[in-house]
Amino acid sequence: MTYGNKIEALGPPTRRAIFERLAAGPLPVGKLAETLPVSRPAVSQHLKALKAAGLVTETREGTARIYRVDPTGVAELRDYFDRFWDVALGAYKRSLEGGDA
Amino acid sequence: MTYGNKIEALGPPTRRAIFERLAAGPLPVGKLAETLPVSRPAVSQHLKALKAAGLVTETREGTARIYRVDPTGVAELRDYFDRFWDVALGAYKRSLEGGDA
DNA sequence: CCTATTGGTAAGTATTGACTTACTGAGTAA
DNA sequence: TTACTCAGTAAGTCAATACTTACCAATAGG
Repeated sequence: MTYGNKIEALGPPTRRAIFERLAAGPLPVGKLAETLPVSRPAVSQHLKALKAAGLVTETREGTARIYRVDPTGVAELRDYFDRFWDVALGAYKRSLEGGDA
Repeated sequence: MTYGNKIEALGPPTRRAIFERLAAGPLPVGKLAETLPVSRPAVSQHLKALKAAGLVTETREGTARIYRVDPTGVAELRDYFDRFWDVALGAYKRSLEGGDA
């Protein structure tokens, strides 16, 4: 639920690939698996992790499960790196000017 | 070197902790290890990974190695999530309006 | 030179976790 | 009910990796 969990959730390349495909538009598990070099259960497991991290949402349509990127989750990551960038840049400038350690 | 490698590099909690400590200001390996529940070699190994990902830089001062967050690397991540957020939000809106599966 | 400080590297271990093949379940339609 | 579709779950395997201790390299100072 925190940004840390989100970053961690996006670490594995396959999971990031799933996430980026969903960014283009909602997809059911099967369609998602077709475009990936792993099995459908593997995709399901990754989706479970992404959902737990608050990065995707799930809706049901008949027997299908449609997954979408959760914009709120992405915003949280974006904001984190925004703030982080400010802090890091500040520290960097200080370290150059001050000659401090 | 790509954003993917950067995200992956920030996955492990200990490595993220190192990175965030460095965001506050430059530190040598030893000082860094003092504040963490892992050994100094472990910190060295994490720093190696962060450096390879383009997230930190290293400068030498005598026998010490000073590590700093590389603002360029952070900016890359920030920009990635900025763009990603736009795309994801667009897809989200479309999926709500269009009712397109 | 010898010693101390600082930190990277090697090697081994042990846990994590990404993936597979079953299977189970839930919804739809004849 | 039976059968078909779509997808989550269980269980097991195998590779990746985060960590440890021991060792080695380089610089600074006596």
